[in-house]
Amino acid sequence: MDSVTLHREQDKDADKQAKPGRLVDQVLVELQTDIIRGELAPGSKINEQDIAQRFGISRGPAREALQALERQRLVVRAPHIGARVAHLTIEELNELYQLRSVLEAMACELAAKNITPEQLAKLKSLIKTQQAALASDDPYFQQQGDVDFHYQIIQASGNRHLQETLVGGLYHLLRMYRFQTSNRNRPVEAIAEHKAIVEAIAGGDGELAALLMRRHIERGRISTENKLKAMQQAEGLSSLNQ
Amino acid sequence: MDSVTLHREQDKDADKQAKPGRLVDQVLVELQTDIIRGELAPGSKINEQDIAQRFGISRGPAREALQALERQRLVVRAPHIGARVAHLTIEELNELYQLRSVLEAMACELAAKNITPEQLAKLKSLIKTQQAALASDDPYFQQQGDVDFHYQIIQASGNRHLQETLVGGLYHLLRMYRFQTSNRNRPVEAIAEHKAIVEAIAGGDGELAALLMRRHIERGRISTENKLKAMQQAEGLSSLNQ
DNA sequence: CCCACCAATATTGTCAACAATAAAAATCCA
DNA sequence: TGGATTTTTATTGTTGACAATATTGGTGGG
Repeated sequence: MDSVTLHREQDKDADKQAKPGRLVDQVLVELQTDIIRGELAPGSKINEQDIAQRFGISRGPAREALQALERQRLVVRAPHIGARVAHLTIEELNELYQLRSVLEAMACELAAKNITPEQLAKLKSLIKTQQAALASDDPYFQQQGDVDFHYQIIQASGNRHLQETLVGGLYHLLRMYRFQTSNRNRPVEAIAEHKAIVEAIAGGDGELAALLMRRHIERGRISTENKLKAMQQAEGLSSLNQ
Repeated sequence: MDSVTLHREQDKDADKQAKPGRLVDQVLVELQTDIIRGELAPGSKINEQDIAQRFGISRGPAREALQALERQRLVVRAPHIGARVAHLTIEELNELYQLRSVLEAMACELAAKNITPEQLAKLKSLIKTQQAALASDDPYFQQQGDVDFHYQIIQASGNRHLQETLVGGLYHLLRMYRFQTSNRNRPVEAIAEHKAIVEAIAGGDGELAALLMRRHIERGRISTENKLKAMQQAEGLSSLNQ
């Protein structure tokens, strides 16, 4: 009990911003980041008690965070057994991208109809930011820009169920694949493709935007698949040596 | 999730009987049914303590059940405020069916490639069952058959993310709309359309199956939309009289 | 009468302890 | 020794109590 109070007092001062919200929300983002970056390794067990101790909270909110992570496909839970970080497999990558391609193509078609001038301006400025960020050569920063690009189009679709399905259900797992494969995502080409997609949306040509998005995503899938294959091959070899 | 849990009939007399598994699983199916059938009215507040008392359990599992219902879009939750049964609106109906159409069309294309002989046989027998059930004139029984039909095609797609998105995320809300609009779903025509879809899948023509599915779903949407409009109009009139 | 403010109530959020179950370790027997 | 069985331990599932917050109802001033 004292540790909780102490932890909160610390939060107010420096460590993290004062968060008036629920503990589960504060814990969730940190666990998300840890899983996506692989600091919690794929397949590794996540203990409710450990999470609780790490954050100085009780098992209640920790358990709820794990349930939220399950919803986001980042962990797999089984009754009486517990939670494990999701495995990254080539089969699942392909299934995930197959679904993502269909959904984001849909988002493009809707965005071409429904996008607001503000959203369009934001998309265009995002492209400019990405072009400038190319010089930074920071893969995480670049990936963030890519994620934002797709996120903005999803928002512009105006379909709340589509938004919730993609952002709430698939996108975190997607980020996990891309981060852990160290996927630079062909930065130069990707930005050019982004630009073409935005232009199609701006011109109201949803069919073209959807086509370009499908191709864009397929190229990303191939790139990620190759990286993952190489990683898993290396992993297999190293495990033979033990 | 499998077809049994999707539409299991609750045993009304099993309050104190043998309870396998976790409390949240037992509570969840009953709450699902109550919400889908409107016994918990759309927009009504759901109190954690009330749920706990009703099922003779503590607030912990009751709370987890509400979180699961939120994932299924059947309730909307807000921090420190609580859970309410989802509202049925025409706008959301359209967004939901728009997404569903895209996803089930995708399921058809995949099913045409990946369906197993056993799954195909099950689909065909389902059609025969539905034709026989037409005589029964029981709308709930007929709807179950329709749900099963779509469920089987989703399973036959072989894409686990697609399955989870549709069955775990959208399908319960879909059932809610269809049940509460008392939608008979044009039984005679619907079964004919089902048959055509199965034949296209059996023939390996995913493109045709997807096209037929989109049309089938669009017809269902129109039917449901009309019913919902009539209901909301009646509701508006009656509320004027109070 | 209405609006702002404050007190009382109800509900959600959090916690620590206990129970039930699965995993791990130890034991026994062939 | 090896495999099955029992015991032990660790982890999840569940509970009731307490804390924090939102809602409701009341009160006073304009």
